[in-house]
Amino acid sequence: MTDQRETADFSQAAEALPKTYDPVGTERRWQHLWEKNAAFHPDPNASGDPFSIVIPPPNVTGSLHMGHAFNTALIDTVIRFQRLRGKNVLCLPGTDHASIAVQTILEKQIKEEGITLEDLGRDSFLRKAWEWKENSGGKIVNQLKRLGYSVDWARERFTLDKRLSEAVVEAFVQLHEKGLIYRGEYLVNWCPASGSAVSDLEVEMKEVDGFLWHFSYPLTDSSSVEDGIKYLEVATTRPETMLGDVAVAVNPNDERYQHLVGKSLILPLVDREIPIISDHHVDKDFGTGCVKVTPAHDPNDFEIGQRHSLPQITIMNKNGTMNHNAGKFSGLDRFEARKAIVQNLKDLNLLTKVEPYKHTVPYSDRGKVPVEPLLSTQWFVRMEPLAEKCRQSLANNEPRFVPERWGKVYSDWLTNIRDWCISRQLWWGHRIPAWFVISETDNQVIDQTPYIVARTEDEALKIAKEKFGESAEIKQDEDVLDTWFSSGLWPFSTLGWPDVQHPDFRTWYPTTTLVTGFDIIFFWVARMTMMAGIFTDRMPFADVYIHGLVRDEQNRKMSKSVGNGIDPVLLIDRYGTDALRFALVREVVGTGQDIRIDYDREKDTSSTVEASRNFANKLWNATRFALINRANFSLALEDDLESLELKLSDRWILSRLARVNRQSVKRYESYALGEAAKGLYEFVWNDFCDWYVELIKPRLNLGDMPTKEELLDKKVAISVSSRVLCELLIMLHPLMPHLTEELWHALTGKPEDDLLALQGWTNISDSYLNEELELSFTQLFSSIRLVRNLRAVAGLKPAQEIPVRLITGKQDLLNTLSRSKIDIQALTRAENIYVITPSEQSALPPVKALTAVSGELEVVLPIEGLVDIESLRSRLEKDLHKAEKEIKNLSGRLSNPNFAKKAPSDVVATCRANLVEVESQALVVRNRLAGLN
RNA sequence: GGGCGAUUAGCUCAGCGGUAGAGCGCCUGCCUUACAAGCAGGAUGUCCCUGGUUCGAACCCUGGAUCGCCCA
Repeated sequence: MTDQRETADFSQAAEALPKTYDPVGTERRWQHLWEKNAAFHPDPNASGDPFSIVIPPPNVTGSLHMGHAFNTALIDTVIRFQRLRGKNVLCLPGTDHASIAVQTILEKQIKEEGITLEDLGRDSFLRKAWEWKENSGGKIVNQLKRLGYSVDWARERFTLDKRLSEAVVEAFVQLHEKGLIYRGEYLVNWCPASGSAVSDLEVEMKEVDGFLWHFSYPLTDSSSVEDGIKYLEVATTRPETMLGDVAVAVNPNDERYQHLVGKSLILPLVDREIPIISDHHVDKDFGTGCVKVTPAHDPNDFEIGQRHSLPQITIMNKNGTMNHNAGKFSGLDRFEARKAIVQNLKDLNLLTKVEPYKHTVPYSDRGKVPVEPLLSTQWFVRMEPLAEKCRQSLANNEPRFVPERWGKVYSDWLTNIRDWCISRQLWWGHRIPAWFVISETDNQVIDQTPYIVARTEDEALKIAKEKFGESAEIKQDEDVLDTWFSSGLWPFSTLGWPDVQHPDFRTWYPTTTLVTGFDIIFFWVARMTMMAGIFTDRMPFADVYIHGLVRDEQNRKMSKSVGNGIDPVLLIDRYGTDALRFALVREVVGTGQDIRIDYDREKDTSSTVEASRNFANKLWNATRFALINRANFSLALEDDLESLELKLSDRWILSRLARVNRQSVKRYESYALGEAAKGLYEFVWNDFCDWYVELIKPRLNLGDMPTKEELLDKKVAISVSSRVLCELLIMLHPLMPHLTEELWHALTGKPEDDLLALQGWTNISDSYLNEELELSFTQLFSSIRLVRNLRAVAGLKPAQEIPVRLITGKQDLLNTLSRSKIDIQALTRAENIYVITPSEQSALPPVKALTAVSGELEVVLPIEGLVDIESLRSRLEKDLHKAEKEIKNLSGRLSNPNFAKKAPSDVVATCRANLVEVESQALVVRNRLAGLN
């Protein structure tokens, strides 16, 4: 079992190491070791600047989906980076209680058992709910652990925990004391499926194909109207609401109807006399310009009703059936009633027109049914004062949104804010801390019943007795609070609030960063900032890093109802956690765009994740290479690189390493995580594996009788490559925590409880940066590529060793190539390397040769026979064509007098130099082509 | 109706004023003692359209098209 393997053996057994990385055992093992060592359980009194993130608590009913995996990958990358940088990092996990979702699940179960909620009773229901939570609610937490999440599980919170519930009560009481919570009868979004009010945010507008029905309402007394009008025509998409109509409104500027304002109509089927009123809300160009007014069932009509003091007639029950005000339709479901009413009006010849009509219908997010605007008495939070505080903070860039543009979205919402309905007619949740003094209203709870908001029932009773006498009897409100009410307190309730002296709160509040998707900016981010503004007088986090959503292979949002989710666990099983994480992070760029995961549903494969798995394997093998070379080497390695005689290639890779280090730090710090990942990927694959490892191979593969110098140089190469790898593993650790932990232990031989996750950041010095050297190596590499290309074009066998002449008149290139002859020889399979000037070349006797030209370099392979003249010619013609195109381009620019005059001098100079270079290149190519004939 | 984003290689996406890039896929040749989950080489673009600014535009500005999202 991999799990039992001792890390120390790794190095001895290097040559027996598997050629491919197998993530499963490795990942499980390190997750276990992190947990065993309490690696991510910080001490508030520890040194280091505090850095804290609270994770967006997933819904307790949920199971892991790509959105969680993505969010987790980003958060964990940030916190692991900050931890390595020496910060005192707290990352706090948890789940929210998801009132409606849990209640829906349980109600279904209960129904299957053949009992009703009422039969069961509140207490038994809650016992069942907790039981469910204990048994099934932990699923997502265990799945999050598989992602290698470096959060402090010891501080895991649940919104219904005792302390968090106390915080909710405290918050409610304080808001009420400040006059920011009120109770009243308003039109709310009623979800008939869950039997509860929901907030505006929990309503999703969907465009549906419906109908627009036109009805005629007869005038009460048409004889009094001079033009003999007998009816007014109204149009509606919801015929059933006509039973609650209390007026018909026209626009005050609509000349067609002015003479009718003040007259009345007979509401068909109900025979109620309703007035014709004038209201500016009516659009006179829409339909007939007459609008039926149903204040109890439509938000706009509600406002019209308020302006004209109209009655509110509720015609529906809370389960979506028609009530006693619906007359003969009472008891019918709302959609049945619609059909019946249309039919009835048709029978009366009052249905004048039916036209197909696309319109938006509000749907309940959770219940998946149309919500019904319904008058009911609910608790509300007055949002404007809370929003005002947030707007002021935002003016000071608190919090700071990354990317910036999301700040505008947040700000717009705060500007057009509406009050928040926070009561839910459910049992699972935080019961509202309000007690009705039922003794005042005949032991009934009605709208007029006085109530007391208090922290406990005892306190409420005491107040009730003071106010209403010793015989006062109280009863707690049945309703619970919106889940988001408690989620809004999350950044501080989880840290101990209202105990502001709590060590966690003192150290880690306000938190540093919030990382979340743009889809919950209103739900969560804004609610948190508002609550924090009121209760802690500051914003709950300094930065908000907003990311996009993960979409499926067809660019669709993943959703349960569509069933197009991609299961991250499947991908983890197939490719490993690190590969999945790396793929997700690598896809994300600075702009908060959605990301797409390529996925084959037949085979459960993803080329996106596979590419990252291949990268993990590349890193595994690079390390394996280093270990194999170390395994049979007698000399001790050297940590102090400056005491060694470094070769140019050593200095080059160290310069590249220092550069990628700087770059990575900058990118990690600025949440450019995808770019950090890409930069490291390129360094590992291109700089380290493709070039450095190949460059040092000749220094490692010594003959049977190596000299002392050779041995010492081998020690240098091994020391440098080991060191580079170690530093790299630190830089990559935030992205691929398991693999890097495994390889780091293999390389360093540290005991398994000395964790990479808790090391300090790399101390590679910036003094290794050497831009000039990097440029010369870039030249070197292009030269090598040119030779390789020529070999390929000529069809030379890979193993065939041939002499190579490199000809250039450019002094710096000449120097670079001269001093790297051995490297070029090794990387181009050359027999001999001659680096010469053009004049030296012309002094040599002419030979039949393969040639290629690029920039200031000409490559000559002086071999006869075996040469494919035609492919060589086409290669040269291609070079010539390219050069001529470039000459045309460059000379065109230079011949424009304005270019020389207005463009920056260095741009002009580069342009001139390039022209000279390309022209000489073209000349060489032409000569070569002529020589072929 | 208001706002935001996207449009670049077959696919997924970088680049955001100075001669078009990556990964995947594709073609050719290689099991070269770290890696075939690999190595070497190669092909592939009216940078959505339209005007304009500029010596110079994929990039900045007008206008438009298409797709997507949010808010009403």
